[in-house]
Amino acid sequence: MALEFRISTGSSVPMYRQIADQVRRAVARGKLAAGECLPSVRSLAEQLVINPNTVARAYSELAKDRLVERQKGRGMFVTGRKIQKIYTRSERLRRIEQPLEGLVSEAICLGCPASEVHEALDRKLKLWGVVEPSTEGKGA
Amino acid sequence: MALEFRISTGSSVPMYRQIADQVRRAVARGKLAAGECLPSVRSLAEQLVINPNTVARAYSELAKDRLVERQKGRGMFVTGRKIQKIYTRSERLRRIEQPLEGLVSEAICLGCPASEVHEALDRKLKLWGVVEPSTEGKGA
Amino acid sequence: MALEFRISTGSSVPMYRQIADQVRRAVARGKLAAGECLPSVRSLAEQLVINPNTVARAYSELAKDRLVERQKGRGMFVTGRKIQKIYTRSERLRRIEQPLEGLVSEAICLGCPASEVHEALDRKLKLWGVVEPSTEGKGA
Amino acid sequence: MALEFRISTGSSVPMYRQIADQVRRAVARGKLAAGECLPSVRSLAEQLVINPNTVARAYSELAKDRLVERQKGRGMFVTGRKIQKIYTRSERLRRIEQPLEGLVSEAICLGCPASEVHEALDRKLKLWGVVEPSTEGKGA
DNA sequence: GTGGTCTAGACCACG
DNA sequence: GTGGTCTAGACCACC
Repeated sequence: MALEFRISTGSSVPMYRQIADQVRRAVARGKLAAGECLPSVRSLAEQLVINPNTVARAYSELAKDRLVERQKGRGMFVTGRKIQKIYTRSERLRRIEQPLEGLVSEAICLGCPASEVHEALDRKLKLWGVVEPSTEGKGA
Repeated sequence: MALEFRISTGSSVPMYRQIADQVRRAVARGKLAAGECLPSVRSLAEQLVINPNTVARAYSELAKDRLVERQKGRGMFVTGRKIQKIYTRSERLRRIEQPLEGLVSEAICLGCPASEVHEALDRKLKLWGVVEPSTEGKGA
Repeated sequence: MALEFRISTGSSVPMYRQIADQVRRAVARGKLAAGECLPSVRSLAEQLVINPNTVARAYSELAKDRLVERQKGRGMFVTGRKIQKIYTRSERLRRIEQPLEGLVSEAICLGCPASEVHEALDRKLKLWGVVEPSTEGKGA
Repeated sequence: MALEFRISTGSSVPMYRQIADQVRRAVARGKLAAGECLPSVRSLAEQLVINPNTVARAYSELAKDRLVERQKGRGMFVTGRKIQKIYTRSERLRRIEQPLEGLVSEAICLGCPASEVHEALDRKLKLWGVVEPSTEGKGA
């Protein structure tokens, strides 16, 4: 089965980007193979109870990145392109730095104990199905 | 020497928030002690070459969070309270939600294993001197 | 009929706060139910013949207090939460401090006996449907 | 002994007004009789650790109201004027209405239980030395 | 001198 | 269409 989309309307990251990101991740992790197709704009919009324009915008972004190709009258299909290069550990850490800082900064300001932040992080990671070390980070 | 403010006008995070965050961090790290005062709205605006209103907005946010107190006609002063116990736990969790989501989203895109994120978080928290760095949250 | 906003430009309480307070009361009294939306920033500004920024500021305050949620591109919607358990008890007390002082100051000037103030407070609280009107606080 | 002044620098009501109000109350309640003198600007400023200008301003306000008279080189003296007229109960209630509404509005927004507000009110009244019914409200 | 409020008008991202 | 951000410049109260 294709994908399980999850969007949070309250988030600061726009919905169209949440959708696009989820497709990117799925592709990067091999959950969505080359040649597979995305759900139609209309059906996904219906499923997520959002405006079809929003889904369309997400798809456009993916198409612009050549991650997906529009086949007239048939839908959007995952291209073979491997867009997600593999990062070294130090590179990953470097890239995580900024959002991490943002999180910690907020946590400090709120007076969160460290355990609270870790637990919240844990829940979030699990929610997204992040598993443990070795099997990960190599593009599945 | 008071503080060295830096703002990047191109960032997606608004300037008023950049300013506020820098103060928050300075306080958290003890660079700005209780009783010290912030630069005046006008002077900081001049220094950063931005509109005084923008600085004022940043300061209002800090005052709202009780991190700083306005003394009429004298300026804004850092309050004594170390860590504000202003919000309930559930509210704190609600408020970390967004930056957390940003972090996790990035981490997933990069293929970080859960432990890596937790460790990075831990280092950061310790760096900022957050209570209870402990051994928690590593078991994803 | 949505709401009837009234603001007095001459008052010492700023307009943005007058607006925010009216929404708060409307919500508290159930005149504005969960899920309902506020008038748009621009339309309310037009209706009140004030600057949209002023309305926006009022709305931001409400959003900050989680009384209302912004749905991008759609407007501000009243959240479900009845009474926000956002603040800790000590923070709540700190926040009533100022209006309390104003009330007591006035009461003293007028020579109100303590019981009179308590009774008036009680009536008001009951009027707004605040929990636990009970028999409390009368023994000055 | 003259008076015990209490000012809170964090309050929204300006310090000069807090001082003036306290004199007004003292006169109204007979704690300060005609002919008695106020502490000197300098000494009161010192005692309260505030700017002498602030005390001077408070005194000016009182002088403007003819509650007190400046005697060159000697100080400020309470005049015989009875400035505090006696209010009927309904009049008192009417005048208390607005600040009361402000308090309740804030309390509601914060989710304070009624008891919390009553208790806070009680503490405040006691702090100001408000005693019970009958002996009050008649200008002592 | 300080910060607070408001206005006018502009630009941007999102849906 | 929605709200968010920023700028420019004004006025006010307070110290």
